[in-house]
Amino acid sequence: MKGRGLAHYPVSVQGAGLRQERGRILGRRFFARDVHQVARDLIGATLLYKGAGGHIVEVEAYHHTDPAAHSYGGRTERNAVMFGPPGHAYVYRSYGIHWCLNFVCEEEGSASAVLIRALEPTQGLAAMRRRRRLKDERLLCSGPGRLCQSLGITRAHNGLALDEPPFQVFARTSRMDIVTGPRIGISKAAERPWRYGLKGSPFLSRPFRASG
DNA sequence: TGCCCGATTAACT
DNA sequence: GTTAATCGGGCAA
Repeated sequence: MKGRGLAHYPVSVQGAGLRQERGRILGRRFFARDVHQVARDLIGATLLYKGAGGHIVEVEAYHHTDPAAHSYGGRTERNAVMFGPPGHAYVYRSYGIHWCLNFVCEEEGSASAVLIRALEPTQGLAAMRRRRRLKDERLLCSGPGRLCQSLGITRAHNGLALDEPPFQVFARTSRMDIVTGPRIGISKAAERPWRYGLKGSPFLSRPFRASG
């Protein structure tokens, strides 16, 4: 069955979530690696902003050699943070409405980043529900715009280091079952399977086709 | 300056 | 399945 959104996932999957897990703090060294490796390793990691957030279950990789990346056409005022050192937040306005959060990777000038697309909420649920005016936990952080709204992330956070307050990123503590597929909402280089997700998670922004 | 369009979402049919 | 909402970046003129 196809279905968009989350409704087709069995409710029982919720009990198989990642609650409780939280490893070491991830800093610049973690992000200063190949963007695809970082993307994979971020699945199951914990992202907190002022104590609210949860486990990362879906990301996408972007690289400056990639026509779909903001950095593809060279450095501009908007994407300047992408060209800076790894381990920093790149936040941009999407469709004139939403904010989207990226983690800068590789090395200075590489202009690669991982888009954070979905979290399994675990911390600060009440604050997130208040900001989203929503009760359904599944819809709290299931999308790049949604999670920024839940956490309260805006342009003001563009360029902030990820290993300093108000951000905290913790490593995962166990092996993850990772699936891949085409990235969402792009027209260029749409065939590249640079979207990574936690297999079977009910908190994905959209399901992955089959497995891969 | 003006115009087009997008790494989205929610509310529709 | 479709579309409106909404606005800043990037580029042409």
